[in-house]
Amino acid sequence: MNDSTIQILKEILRKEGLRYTKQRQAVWDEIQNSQKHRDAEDIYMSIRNNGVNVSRATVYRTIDILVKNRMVRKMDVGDGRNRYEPRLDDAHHDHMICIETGKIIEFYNEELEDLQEKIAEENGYMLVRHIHQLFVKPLKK
Amino acid sequence: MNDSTIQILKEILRKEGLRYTKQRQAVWDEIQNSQKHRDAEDIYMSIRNNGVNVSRATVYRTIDILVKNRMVRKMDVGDGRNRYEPRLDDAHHDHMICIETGKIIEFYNEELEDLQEKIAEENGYMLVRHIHQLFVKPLKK
DNA sequence: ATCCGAATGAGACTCAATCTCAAAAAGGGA
DNA sequence: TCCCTTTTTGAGATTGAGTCTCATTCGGAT
Repeated sequence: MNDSTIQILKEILRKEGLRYTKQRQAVWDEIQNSQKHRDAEDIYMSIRNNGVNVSRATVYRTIDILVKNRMVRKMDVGDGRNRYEPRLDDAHHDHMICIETGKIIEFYNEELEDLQEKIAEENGYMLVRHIHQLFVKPLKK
Repeated sequence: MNDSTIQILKEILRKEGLRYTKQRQAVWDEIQNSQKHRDAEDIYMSIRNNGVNVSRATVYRTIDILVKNRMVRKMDVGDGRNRYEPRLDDAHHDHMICIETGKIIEFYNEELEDLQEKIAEENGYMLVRHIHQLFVKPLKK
């Protein structure tokens, strides 16, 4: 909600030839201010509870803009509901999901990143993006 | 449709306390006999075209049994429709999806597998399964 | 302040997947 | 083989995330 992120959003909308609206700001604020991995319904409800009128359609439309402009990361955790998280000044990372507690742990491993690029290249392709989730359970003590 | 895969299916159903039916056999035959990465609707239509009466509900229900018993691998390619492939006597592999042609390439890399286990363990977890897809595009010549 | 194209919202729609429940089929026992 | 009980099936209804529609509202350039 601070000035600099408002400016970032305005900048992106201008670059895309889109207008600045309170709904778009509200969606970005909501995602940006919470570090959790949230689904669209949750984001939608929070904004409404904060007193800003917004529709589901607008939430989805705005998320698409933010994802396209790399301000938000969309993650498919395999349960049919995508999760979103801010990626402003945020290094890339993948996720580990505990199948017992549902906890989501972020991780980043340089070697893993390099290896993926190498594999794509060995097959005559260039890596554009990837989906990588580890489903895990706690180690027995 | 050969005898040995019929026996394998019967064995699994018995182990699960389930009955052997021609619909279950048909679903397994359909997935087992085609190496492609197919969606449920496609499998459903093929079975019907082969003259076996089956419902979508039964196709999905049977796929769940086969997935649970590691005869079929379910893969989420990110377009909202899961794909299925046989995994009988089939080593584990991941997928690379060309974003220009839609082609799905299978790959397996030992180093990658080891690395994932290592990452899970470093975080106090045991790797149960993983989702890993590389979205790629052809290298410019 | 005006104006016009872009954005919004309510709710209809899509579509993969799941659920319902009456009817059909499996398979063990006699 | 014929029962009989229990499981399985199928047609269609339902769910739920996400998308679309289009009349109304709003942003912002002039």
